[in-house]
Amino acid sequence: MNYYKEAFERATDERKKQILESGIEEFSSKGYEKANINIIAKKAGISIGLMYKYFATKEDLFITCLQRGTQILDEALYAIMESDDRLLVKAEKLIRIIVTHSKANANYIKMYNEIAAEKNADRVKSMVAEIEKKRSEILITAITQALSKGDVRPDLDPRLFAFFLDNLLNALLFSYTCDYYKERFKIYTGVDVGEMSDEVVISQLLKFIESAFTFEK
Amino acid sequence: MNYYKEAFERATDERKKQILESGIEEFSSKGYEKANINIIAKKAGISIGLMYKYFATKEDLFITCLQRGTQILDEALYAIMESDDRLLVKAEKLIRIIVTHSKANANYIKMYNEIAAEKNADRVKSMVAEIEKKRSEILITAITQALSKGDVRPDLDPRLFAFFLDNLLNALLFSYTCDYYKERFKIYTGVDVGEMSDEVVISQLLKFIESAFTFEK
Amino acid sequence: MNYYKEAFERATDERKKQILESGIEEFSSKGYEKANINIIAKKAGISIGLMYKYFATKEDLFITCLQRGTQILDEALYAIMESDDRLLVKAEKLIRIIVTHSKANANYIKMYNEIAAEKNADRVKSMVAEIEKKRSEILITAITQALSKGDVRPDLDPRLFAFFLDNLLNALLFSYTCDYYKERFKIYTGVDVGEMSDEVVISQLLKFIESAFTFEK
Amino acid sequence: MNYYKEAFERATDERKKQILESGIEEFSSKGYEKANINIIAKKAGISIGLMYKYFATKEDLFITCLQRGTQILDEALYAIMESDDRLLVKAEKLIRIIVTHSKANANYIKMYNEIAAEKNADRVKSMVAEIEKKRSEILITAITQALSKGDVRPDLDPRLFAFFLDNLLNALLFSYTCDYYKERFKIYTGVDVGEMSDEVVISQLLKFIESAFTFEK
DNA sequence: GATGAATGAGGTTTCATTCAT
DNA sequence: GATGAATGAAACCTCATTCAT
Repeated sequence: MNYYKEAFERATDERKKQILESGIEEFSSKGYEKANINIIAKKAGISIGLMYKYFATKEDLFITCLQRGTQILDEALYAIMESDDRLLVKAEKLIRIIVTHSKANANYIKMYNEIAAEKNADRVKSMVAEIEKKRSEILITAITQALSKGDVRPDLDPRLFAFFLDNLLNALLFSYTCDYYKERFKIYTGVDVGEMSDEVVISQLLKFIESAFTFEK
Repeated sequence: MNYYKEAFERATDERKKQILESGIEEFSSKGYEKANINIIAKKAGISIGLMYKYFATKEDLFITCLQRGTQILDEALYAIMESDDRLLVKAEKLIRIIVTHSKANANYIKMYNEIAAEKNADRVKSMVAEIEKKRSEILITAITQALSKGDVRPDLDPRLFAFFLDNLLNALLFSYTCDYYKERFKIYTGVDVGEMSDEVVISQLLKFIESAFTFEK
Repeated sequence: MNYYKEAFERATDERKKQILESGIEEFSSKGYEKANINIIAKKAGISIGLMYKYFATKEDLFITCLQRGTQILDEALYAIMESDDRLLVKAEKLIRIIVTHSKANANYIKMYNEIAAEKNADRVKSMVAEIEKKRSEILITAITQALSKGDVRPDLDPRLFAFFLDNLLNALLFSYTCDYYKERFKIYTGVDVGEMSDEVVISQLLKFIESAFTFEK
Repeated sequence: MNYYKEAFERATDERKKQILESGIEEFSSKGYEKANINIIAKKAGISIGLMYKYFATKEDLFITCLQRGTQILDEALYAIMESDDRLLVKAEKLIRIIVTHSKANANYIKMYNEIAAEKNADRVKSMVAEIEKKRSEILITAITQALSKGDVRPDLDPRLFAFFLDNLLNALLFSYTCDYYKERFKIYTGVDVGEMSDEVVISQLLKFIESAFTFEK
């Protein structure tokens, strides 16, 4: 579903990009409430009047910015999940992508983190679907396939396990990008997330996950 | 550390409770930015001037509300962790507390979720310590003890595993209380979090975790 | 240096005038702290929002009002000082201008008096430069020239004498406009400043000054 | 005239001193409007309730603080003026006292400077009398005596000359104590008032004044 | 005499949105 | 399509003063 007006479709790609990137920059650095749509327009090089020809409200602009971010990650995930790898190999690739992506697209992750705190129930529904739908399908499918192949313990619920797995991945995303989670990482590990070796984090998380999916002790 | 003024200490318990509950109610339902101190004061039955005799800023009031919530959960966790149970028994108790607590103290969890999205780096530091310090100590200690007893796989990093574990517990907390996470739960599992049997969630999460902590497959 | 935003430059001259005059009126009658921006905006016939499009803060508006007043006096002084008159002739012209100006621009003088009591050290620095720079240059130059021509006693320090001279002129400015100084004038002379002949004041002050600048007794 | 209530008279000297010094400190550092009477009470070690038993309003407290400051300077001036010295000798002593006093009683001078910017006409009248009455009498008397002795030029108006003289002395007082005047001094002389030799200032000002009072060139 | 809790009006500043051009 | 001037409600915070104890 689209949250922009027709006029936005007719804008040049360059302009679309300018607007969304300015928006992502502003929303991710200040949060939704403190973000200023007038500033976004100025940074994007368009007038505020035109901004309202493109988006009906601040909220619509926000969601559209968010969608742009979602696509990037989803595309990277798709590529992995379509492979024939065993689940744990997929998992490792997944984790590596998360780490890479969170460093390259910190601003998008911050926006995502922002809406996770959204209070308006109506707004939430449409946004959740926007963001989680594809990722959940990818994960559930991967686990379900592994289940039918007998690659994982047979008594697991694929949907719940996908959910738990995504919880871990999400937390990792945030830990590399969002202030609060960064500090929290430091409290737990004793070091800055930037200074800890990625390989240690990856290997430990993989250990944590792999046991979860395999048979008996 | 305290974020209230001396005058607040001198207030009656009844009044303290009124103020903090009004605050938690307002902050958790609207989020920090949209919450209105004047409304909190009115709900608590005091004047706005007195509110500022008790708390220097909106932020201080917020943190104090948050602390009230933290205590409740921390106390419940302490009780468990001081027991002599094996780690996985502790884990089950932990999960059960999380489920119970998130239902009984939904508003506090929402506030906690709120600050996880905080953008102001300075504010974040003090709040992280406030919230995570005790919980992290509890978890790290428990895992370290299990490690020395040989109850868990010897190649795990206790701090990172504590971190991963807390990520799962946090996600569970939010899934029972915060709009966004509730919707997300539904997308993954197909059902409302309120309608799914707690026992299924608990047993599945326990499976997910227990494998992670135990020896070989 | 400018203390207004670009938008203010683009406003019509009529509007600029409206705003600055409303501001000068309000600031000079109530003082900086008690002056109310909302009232200034209303008197100027614009919304408060627009006011803040023109000036970032109350303080910036104040300084801009002040500058408007400074210019008027500075221009009048320039004209005199560029002449070839002897110092004492210049002095007489100066005094006459001060008397005329303080009656015609009483409100500006009141604002100037206002900031002379400013307590915020940072604010003070920028404002002093704003107001005193040109006038000090004019006076110091005039005295230095007279010194090199041998028109005044050779053992005077031109900068300090310029300073003393300006002190007298300032006090005169205030005595014609500011409540406190008006009353003080009355206490010293026994009559209202408005009722005393300008010529008496002028001739007496000239006597006071002229001796100061000339050779021996 | 007194601006305090009867209860204040009955207070111990120690307490009176505490209150007035706290007041002078607060008023002189923040200015009348921004000064906080609750803070003054706290600094003085009394309750705000008692403060209002002593003074009916913030304004009354201010005036009473001011009076305390006035006394100190007036007493010093009295001593000089009662001597039999020639006017110019008195003038030098006067200037020296001003310099000394402004360094020792900076806070009082700041308060005095504060009310010179007062906008409320009614308030002003009573305060002017409070402050200027004695000083003006001292100066006018001294000049009148000198006039009758033939020590000064016969065509000067003693009241206006006393007024001009006081203007110079006032400006000097402020230049040693008040931010705005300090900066202004620097603009004129090129150096900080604290770094310039007192003797230079004194000798130059004396030159400026002495000529003014003596016969022909 | 002494306390200090309590009040609440009032002022600066922000910003999403509109609309005439 | 494009502009950007203009609006004004709303929110945080301050502080002189009162009054019950």
